[in-house]
Amino acid sequence: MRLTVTSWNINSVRLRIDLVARFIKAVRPDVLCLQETKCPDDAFPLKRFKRLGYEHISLNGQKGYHGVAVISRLPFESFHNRSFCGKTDCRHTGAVLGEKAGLRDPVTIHNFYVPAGGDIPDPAVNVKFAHKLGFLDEMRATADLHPAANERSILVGDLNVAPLECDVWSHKQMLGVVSHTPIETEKLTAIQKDGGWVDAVRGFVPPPQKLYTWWSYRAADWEAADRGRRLDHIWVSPALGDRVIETKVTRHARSWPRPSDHVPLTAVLEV
DNA sequence: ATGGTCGGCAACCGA
Repeated sequence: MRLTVTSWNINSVRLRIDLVARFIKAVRPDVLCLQETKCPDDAFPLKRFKRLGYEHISLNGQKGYHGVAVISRLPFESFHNRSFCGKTDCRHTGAVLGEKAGLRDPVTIHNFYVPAGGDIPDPAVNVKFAHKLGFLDEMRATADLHPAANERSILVGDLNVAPLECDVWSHKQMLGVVSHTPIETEKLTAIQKDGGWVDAVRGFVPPPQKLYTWWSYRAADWEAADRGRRLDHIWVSPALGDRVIETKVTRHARSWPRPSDHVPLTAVLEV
């Protein structure tokens, strides 16, 4: 069975619900993982998603900030939210697809929104950066994120780190900029290595090819400058490592009216 | 070298 999974930092699901619908109609992912929904669960546009054919939704939202959702055409076996760093921030939700979705062997999906980390890359003077580093450390220590050899898991989200030199427009100029500092990239790589996670996207766009999923709102012309970063990721567990058929960055979504600063990232798997 | 823009929500905070 083909499983299409998309990750997209939508930067307000209510403001951009029409863009979400446009993307869904074009790509028809089985599972859509959103970050920065900025929407309490009781205000989430459930009806709109149901009308679009997505009846199974795992929510972890709050007023004003953060917020994540796993939105699915296929029914879940289970779903759960996790908190990190002892905070109430809504930065993770996960779901399991299994027999109800027509899968003989289950697939677990984790959707993350890692803290951006503020402007100054020094945990001693910037509590937001300290929080980001602590969050990455806690991800590394989380047992669920160390899938066993036969376990089929997908980890997606806005991880707010561009780990490779070719994940930023200028490695040299970005080394001191939050999202590409050595301490962040080391911690993200440690999560990946310890869990055995395979970077699904880089399997199809190998280094040193540049690849971005985010462009700042502050550029006068994002496309002309093309000073992007690859902050969004899709990782698969070793058992799914050779099951990724294709990946896609919907780059033109950055030019849609009133866009998010992130674009959708999609992987198609044979499960 | 600096400032540049968004969204939520009604002050600025977080990105």
